[in-house]
Amino acid sequence: MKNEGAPSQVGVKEIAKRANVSIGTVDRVLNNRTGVAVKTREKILKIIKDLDYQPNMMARRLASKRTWKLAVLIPAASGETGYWDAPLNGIRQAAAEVRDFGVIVNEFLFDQNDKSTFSARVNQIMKQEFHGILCAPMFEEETNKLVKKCGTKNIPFVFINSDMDHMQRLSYIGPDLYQSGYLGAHLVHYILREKQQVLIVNISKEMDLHHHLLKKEEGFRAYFDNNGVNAKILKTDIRQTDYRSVKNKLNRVLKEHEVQVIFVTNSRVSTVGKFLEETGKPDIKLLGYDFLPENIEYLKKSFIDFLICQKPQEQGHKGIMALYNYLVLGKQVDMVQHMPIDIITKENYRNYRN
Amino acid sequence: MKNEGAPSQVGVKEIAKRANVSIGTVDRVLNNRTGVAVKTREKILKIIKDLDYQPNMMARRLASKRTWKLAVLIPAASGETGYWDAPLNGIRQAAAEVRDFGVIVNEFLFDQNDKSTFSARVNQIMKQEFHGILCAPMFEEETNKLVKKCGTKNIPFVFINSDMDHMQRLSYIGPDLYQSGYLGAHLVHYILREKQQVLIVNISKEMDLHHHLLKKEEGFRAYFDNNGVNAKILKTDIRQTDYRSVKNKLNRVLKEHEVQVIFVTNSRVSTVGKFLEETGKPDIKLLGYDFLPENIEYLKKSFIDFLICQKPQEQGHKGIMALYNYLVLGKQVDMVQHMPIDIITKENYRNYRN
DNA sequence: CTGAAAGCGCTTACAG
DNA sequence: CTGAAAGCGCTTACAG
Repeated sequence: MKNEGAPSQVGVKEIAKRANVSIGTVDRVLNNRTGVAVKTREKILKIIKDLDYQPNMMARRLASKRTWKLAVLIPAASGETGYWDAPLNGIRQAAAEVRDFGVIVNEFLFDQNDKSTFSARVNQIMKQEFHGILCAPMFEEETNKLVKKCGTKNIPFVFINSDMDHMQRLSYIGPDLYQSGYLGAHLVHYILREKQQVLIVNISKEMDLHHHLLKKEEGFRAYFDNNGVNAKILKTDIRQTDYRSVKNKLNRVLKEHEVQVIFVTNSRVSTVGKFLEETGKPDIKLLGYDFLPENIEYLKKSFIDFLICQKPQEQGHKGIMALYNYLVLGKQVDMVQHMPIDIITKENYRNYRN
Repeated sequence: MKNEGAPSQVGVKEIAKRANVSIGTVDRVLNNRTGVAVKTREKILKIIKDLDYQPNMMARRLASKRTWKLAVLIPAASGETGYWDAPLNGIRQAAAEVRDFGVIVNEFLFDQNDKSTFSARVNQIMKQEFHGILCAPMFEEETNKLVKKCGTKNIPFVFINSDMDHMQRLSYIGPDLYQSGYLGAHLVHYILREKQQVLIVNISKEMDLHHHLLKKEEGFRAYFDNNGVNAKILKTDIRQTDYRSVKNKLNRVLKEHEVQVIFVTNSRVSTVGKFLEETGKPDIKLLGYDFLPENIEYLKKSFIDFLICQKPQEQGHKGIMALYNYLVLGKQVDMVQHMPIDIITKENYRNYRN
């Protein structure tokens, strides 16, 4: 029976004593530096294991001036959508938490409507020496280039927000898109009455982002299929994201079809909320994504019924922590970390934490 | 323009130099110990402020053997309900995180069906010297005694899970009961069809816990009132928590009334789920509280539709951190910290984190 | 390949 | 009321 739970009582001193060497040598094997005789190394390794030695992180940090540089490559929040403010906040918070442990975080923000800015940032990053990279892989080809360079330099990288699982990332941290669509469909199912119809709305001009939305739609439809829901699913794609375009398109669709529930596959749901408000259709139920100020507005006014949200801020936070755990603490990191799928309503948005 | 964000470059040495004293004296005013001339103290204080000095916590901890003892006073998880496992887990996790900073956490668990065990634990706690107390104030009178003793000894205490806001706690961390009932009613409202009835079920033998449930019920009814929902609300109190009693009572009620939705005001909802399963009533929708294994079972089988949950584990975690922040870091702490109100369904329980 | 010394930024006795 | 020294558990040069 060991004195379990208690902080490890032994330090390098004790190890050195038992191994009959100086603490300098112990330090060498602890940080597996070169220049230790194999025999000595093994002896020390055994003692470390027997003693279940845990290094004192504070002492280590105090003594060492070693530094870990991380690069962050995510879209800049734009006037169009403030979504990326949240991950950036999480990143900065995590950066503050690990700063005292020698982690330095550099931000490289790109324009998500312009691939070339992504490439440019990649080039900037590659000019410097980073120990790890946190990336939102928005563009497949360009991301591929980054990944290859990381491969040759042996730099670990973490994806957030969306995944490319064929690339050898250290970890993916983000939403489970399919499942969130599946959940959305279940909510719609509760609302839907006999013979009523639901309308799926995709609002996006970016083809690259599109598979994001399709994954959600897929999950949505799967729910209906798997549960034998025989309500009809209508669908419309809107490629212009401005209010006028959305309004025109919806007006046309709703003239032709009787629709009682609308499911918007991304954060543009507030545009539809505005439409329902202006055209006086409070009875149409509306579901969409993301905890954005404009969405919350319409949630408050009851034009949006449910928002599905996957903690974007925490995604950023966990992204940095994954690299920290891996690089600094030498811990293993989960390959996939799906975020919780949160359901936000008028009643609980005030307590929500991104 | 200061070198913002960067770790403070100055330490006690620099302060000492500028004040023309030794670092010992600087240390004395830093930790406001006695034995420093007023003039000296003021001079040093000014320099500290001018330099925006931030102490290096790691060095501080490494050098100091100072220790902070916290007492935790919560119910033991019982065979009857495992609810309190979650807060305890959170407490232990937080304890592990702050252990290196000299925080020692002692657990005092009582039987929530037996006030005398609560009193006994209070006496044990008061025999020792604790710097802070984390408490689930289940019994008003007994809690009052604890609070008084803390007052005279000037020991800060934090409440979790339920509040007594007239007592001078450092913080309350827990659910917003009223609001969660209100949210439950909104969910029910989506489900409810014309002329259907909802049944509120309180299952509890403890009178002391009862006001907990009533708060939720109050919120539930308030939603119906405020939104002019004219569905009828039935209600039944069940004072025996075993399955037979619940079954008999429900059988009686459902014989007399047509009910389409049942709202259980606490974690006993699985008992009702079992009832629905055994009596073959899958069409009755069921809502209740808490992420417990037995509840998740019935959620999976679709006999429970929604679980409302308020992160019990995080409550414990935050409770310890509140005391740590206050005592060790000297930070201010929010008087009330309401937890998010999470909605759990068959689709998102897998990703849920307590 | 190994050891001894200095130092990280603090706190803790001890001496005066 | 104040200072000088030792030490917390490590890492970092430097010397051999």
